[in-house]
Amino acid sequence: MQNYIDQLNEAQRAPVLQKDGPMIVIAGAGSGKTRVLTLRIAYLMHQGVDAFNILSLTFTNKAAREMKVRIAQIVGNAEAKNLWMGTFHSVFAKILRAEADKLGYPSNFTIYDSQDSQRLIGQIIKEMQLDRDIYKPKEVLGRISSYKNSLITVKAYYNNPELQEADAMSKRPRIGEIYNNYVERCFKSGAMDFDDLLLKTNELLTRFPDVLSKYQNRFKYILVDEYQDTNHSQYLIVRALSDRFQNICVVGDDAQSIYAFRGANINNILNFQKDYEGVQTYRLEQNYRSSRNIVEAANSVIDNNKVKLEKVVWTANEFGPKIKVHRSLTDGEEGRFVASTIFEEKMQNQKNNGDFAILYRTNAQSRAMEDALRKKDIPYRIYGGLSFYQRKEIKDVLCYLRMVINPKDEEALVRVINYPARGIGNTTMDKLTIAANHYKRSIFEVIEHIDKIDLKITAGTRNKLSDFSNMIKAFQALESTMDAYQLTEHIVKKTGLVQEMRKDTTPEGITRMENIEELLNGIKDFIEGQREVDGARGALSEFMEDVALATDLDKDTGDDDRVALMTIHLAKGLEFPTVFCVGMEEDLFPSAMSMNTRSELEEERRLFYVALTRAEHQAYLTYAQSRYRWGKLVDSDPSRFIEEIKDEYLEYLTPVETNYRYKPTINADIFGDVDKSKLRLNKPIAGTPPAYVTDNEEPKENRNIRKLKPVDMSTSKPSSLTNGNQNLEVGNTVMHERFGKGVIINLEGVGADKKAEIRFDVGGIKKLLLRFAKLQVL
DNA sequence: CAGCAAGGCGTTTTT
DNA sequence: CGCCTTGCTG
Repeated sequence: MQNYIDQLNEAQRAPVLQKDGPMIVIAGAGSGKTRVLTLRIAYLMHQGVDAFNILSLTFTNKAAREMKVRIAQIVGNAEAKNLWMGTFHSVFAKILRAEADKLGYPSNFTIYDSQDSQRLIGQIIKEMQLDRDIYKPKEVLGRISSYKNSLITVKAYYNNPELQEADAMSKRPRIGEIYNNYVERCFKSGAMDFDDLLLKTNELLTRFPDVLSKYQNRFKYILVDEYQDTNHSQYLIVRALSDRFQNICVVGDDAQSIYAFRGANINNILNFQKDYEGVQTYRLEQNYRSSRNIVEAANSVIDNNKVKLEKVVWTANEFGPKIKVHRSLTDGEEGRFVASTIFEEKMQNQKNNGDFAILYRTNAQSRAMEDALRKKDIPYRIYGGLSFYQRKEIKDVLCYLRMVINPKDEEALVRVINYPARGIGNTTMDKLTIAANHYKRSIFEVIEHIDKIDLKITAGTRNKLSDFSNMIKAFQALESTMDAYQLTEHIVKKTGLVQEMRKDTTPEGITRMENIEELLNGIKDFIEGQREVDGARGALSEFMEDVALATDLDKDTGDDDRVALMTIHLAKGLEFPTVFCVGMEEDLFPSAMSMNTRSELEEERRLFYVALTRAEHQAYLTYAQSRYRWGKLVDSDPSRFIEEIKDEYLEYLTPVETNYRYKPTINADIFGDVDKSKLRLNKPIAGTPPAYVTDNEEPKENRNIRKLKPVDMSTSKPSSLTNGNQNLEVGNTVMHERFGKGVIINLEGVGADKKAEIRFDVGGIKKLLLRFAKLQVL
């Protein structure tokens, strides 16, 4: 254990060694935060904390799995596997299954994905005979989702005239009704959507104090990664669970906050120290991942944001090559440039495919890249977009499986009841839906009792319906004896899905068959993995639990060596030797949808920061002068983000354009939208996270924060030896821009490593590297 | 009710 | 351009 701890730098070590109490770790890109989290957990266990008492919330399940493996290497597998680790959604889905009866849900409730939710909302809109152009299912779902993430239930919605007014103003006064219907339909289907997993957890913890108490006692130590991306609902869960022991460690980086669009609330990280007593703040600022050129270029980008925490990310790594900028005529040519660059790099520098990542703003951009890579025979893998589990043929199979687990699942039923065709058409379905709504039952229950209900359905159709329900019941009967693989194979054959698909001999049809095979193989793998878990028998329910919240990123592809293609959002937390950031064009990146307000634009910029800091060694920025969008060639201008990087960090592979249509008149001040609530500054107490700084807003109690100048990296490089602090002496009274007044009680180290130990009037003793600490001798 | 053809609309980003 | 919905015909 000690060995591992010795390998950490000082900043990393402190949060690992602080066993108890609330703490926040502000971790710059590439500063080794995963290592800190991993070792912190290992060290807790080493000190005798039971793995069952540790809850660690990560951003992806894959990250959780990888951390678990590393922890297992340190403390042993038997212990590590008892850790509670995973995404918010997967951890609390598990807890909700255990406690489902309290909320009136079956423990085998279905988790609706966005497709399911959206289809259901569309259906409700149709039933209510609303105009689909005004009530767009996608937008309505977005609205409902944001309500849920803010814990606004249907009841709360109706108690809030402002919300209703806002919806009425946007010409959608009946959102509340849709919301109500949607919630009811989900409930009677025994289904929760993604947001429910958090909302219902909150409900559970609020309504049942004994349950809250049980989980508070279970999770004596809580760790949250990517805290800057938590929404209100998640925040409240963490808050409630940690309230008893207050052993809460959150890790985050405001500069990488890129999920405001789905409700992430920057105030969570900002106000952290208000929520707990005696919060310790740690910051990791040394970047181990990227070359210095990349780190400094990224800093120069993020400097353009007005709303940010003051933080200096630096690196001791070598300077590395400059960022290469490439312009091409079309997106097709852009793809060819990327592909041939990868090809040459591989040839000349013995690189692997896996050393490259192609990152883009929107999923639609992957196509041009794919085409080019395919032509050059470069293996690649696309992450995200239409995920494997969302493909039509896969989802069809999964929906049959869902029917077996939970026949009340309306979305699954609608999808499979007439596929393959069984003569149960729209008219019948409409009648069934009306009846189901009327009796407040699921469609499956209506079918089961079809003879007792007076519906104008012919005898022939009734037979078809009961054949269907008998078939599902037969599958259910097999669930207890067959494992997930056997059962799925059985279902795929018995339902006629395979026969149906064999008819299609086009290349696409064959691919679909292969996908089904892949699904079956995946289930087999899963079962084999499950066999190692206590009490697991590879049952279908176990597989379905896993699959509902799986993402492409979670799916292990083994060790095959491929170029990675994904959106920048998905790339968060990952790193690659060479990164291509493609489509660097105005209206694409930054997105045309995100240029209306400053906060949106700044989020785009943080996204670009994330993209750049994925690169270890070499980054490419490419853009096209025109690009196919909606089947049409559309002209575009280079992204403003390219200009925002200082020229010294860039190398232009193509002559710089002179005739910009876009003029960089981003007069940011015309954006008057900066949300003041997000700018609320905290009292400048030592040990608290630094306040957000904005130019146009200056809370009085924090005048001193305003004085902070954006840090100029060209003068504060780690190699530069001094900034005049070298002649300090023990006993000097100094002023620190963030921690306030203090007395130097010790000095150690020489030159660039010289540190001062300072006792601050507020906040205690800190050790500061002099070349960074801007101290003023009083 | 099934299957096919035509038309319309859409792209942020995700658990 | 490609997906999804709609409408028409057998």
